[in-house]
Amino acid sequence: MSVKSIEKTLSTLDFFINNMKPGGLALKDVCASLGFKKSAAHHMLATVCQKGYLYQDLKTKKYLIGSKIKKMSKLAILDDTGFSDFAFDQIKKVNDETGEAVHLAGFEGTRLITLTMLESKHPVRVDHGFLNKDHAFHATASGKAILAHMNLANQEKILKKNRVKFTEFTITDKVTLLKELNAIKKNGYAIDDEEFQEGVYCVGCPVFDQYHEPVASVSCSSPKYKIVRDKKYLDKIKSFTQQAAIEISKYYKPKKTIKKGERKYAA
Amino acid sequence: MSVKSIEKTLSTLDFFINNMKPGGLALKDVCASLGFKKSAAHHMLATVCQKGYLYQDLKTKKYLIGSKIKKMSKLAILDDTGFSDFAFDQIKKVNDETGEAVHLAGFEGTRLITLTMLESKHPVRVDHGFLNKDHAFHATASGKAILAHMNLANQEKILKKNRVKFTEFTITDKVTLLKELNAIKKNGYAIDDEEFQEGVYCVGCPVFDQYHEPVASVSCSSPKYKIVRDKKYLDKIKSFTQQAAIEISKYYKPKKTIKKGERKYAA
DNA sequence: TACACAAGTTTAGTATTAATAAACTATAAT
DNA sequence: ATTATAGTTTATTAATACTAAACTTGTGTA
Repeated sequence: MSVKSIEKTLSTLDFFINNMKPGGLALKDVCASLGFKKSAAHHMLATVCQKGYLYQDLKTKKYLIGSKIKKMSKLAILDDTGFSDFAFDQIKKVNDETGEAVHLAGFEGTRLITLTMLESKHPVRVDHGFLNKDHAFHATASGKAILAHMNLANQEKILKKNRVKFTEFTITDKVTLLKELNAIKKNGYAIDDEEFQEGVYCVGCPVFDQYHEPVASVSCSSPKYKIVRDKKYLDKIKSFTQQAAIEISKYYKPKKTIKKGERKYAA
Repeated sequence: MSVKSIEKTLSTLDFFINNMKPGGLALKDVCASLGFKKSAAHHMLATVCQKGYLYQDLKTKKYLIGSKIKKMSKLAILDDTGFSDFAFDQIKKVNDETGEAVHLAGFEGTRLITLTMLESKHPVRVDHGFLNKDHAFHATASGKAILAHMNLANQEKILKKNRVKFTEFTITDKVTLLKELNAIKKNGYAIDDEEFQEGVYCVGCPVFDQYHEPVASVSCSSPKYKIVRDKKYLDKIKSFTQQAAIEISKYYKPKKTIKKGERKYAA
């Protein structure tokens, strides 16, 4: 079950983060965009302002992003992923050798998150749209590479959430997916053959922590036609991607210190 | 009026930001600290997780700060204050000359926010506790310096909120405060004579934008005994503080571009 | 291996509360 | 000066968030 007023509030914060305009956003704009009644929206925004997450300009009455949100960013919550610059260097290497887009993806609960990415030699770190786009576990090489190495309980948790059909090739049937995951676990790498975007082919390899539990994945995307045209191209991509994942696994040290005994559960 | 479920939710986010532990926070800890019933807290946290602001570790069940919050910080919402490094240099100058703590404070709606501060020659920029501590407008030199130059309507808005009595010297009577503000407007600087903290004496001077509207203030704090002991010490602090505020005013350029005509209202 | 305890999750019912609509106020445009 | 537009406040009602209790899961101990 979910709490609706909270959903609305956090959707509103999302809206502010993504659509902020120079002088702020007016009540009516928020209502128009999110479909709220002005009265309800006013009550909500008043509360959010009271908590300092937004604030209202005294003159224009427009709403702006408050110091509370800015403060969040300044606290040491940013790099708790355990991935050092070393991971970036490895990603870079794959990018340099293949020239293709390379991603390092991690997960938060049942969410697949892009931590770092490089696009056709133009480095772009996190900041952009890809981060937190709730990437599909079931339809991406990165997702499947991680998923394959999780225990059944967690696979179940992730797969019971909507398995959206993105293209005609997206695998949505659970049984088929589980078979696929088994194959991936054996092979050591995952393939996304136009399952997320038409014309895009990806290879993904899992990154493990010191307990050999999956914590992330490296993936490399290429236009499908290149793969079809040149059989060796896939091998090249695969080998660089795999190598990077292995290297990153060696150097991965979780930032979140884990109490003794808390690691009894096996993957 | 305020929406209670939102208040609780945002208080919970505050709690996470301020009390995050390696490995995350357990449901029971949140309940214990904030006085929630575990069932209600669970519903709330589930919703917050669903929106990506927090996430739950699949194994430990503990709640962690989600990518949504991390993402916020990466967007260009950080330095929208219009205060450049130049402002910092000016603050630094006051700090160098006096050796005392110096603050640059701005405001968001009816909230007084510390933007930058320097403490006894140890530079500390924003990050720390002072930011967003909802500093009192009525009991600080920084607050009064800004307040004095606002129009009556806005003064009213700010003063109708609780005028908390921090020390025996805090002015809580509205009429007395308004008189004080008038005097400050004439003098060009504000004094906080142990009104916020016992033994602490502050001088605050307003920073204006190009329309001569107050946008911030520079303040310098000193132990009261130094002021009492040496009459000239106050003059020194006052002159450096005032000078800094004047300089910053000259260079202040609002980052929020304002549409033509939106500046019709006069202060 | 089984048991007990603790923590988290789910459910159904109730009481509170958040959304509504309409009246009001303030501000800007004509 | 008048109208229109945006924001705010209020009282009412319909919805929803909280409660309590049962259930599930996992961890540590015997």
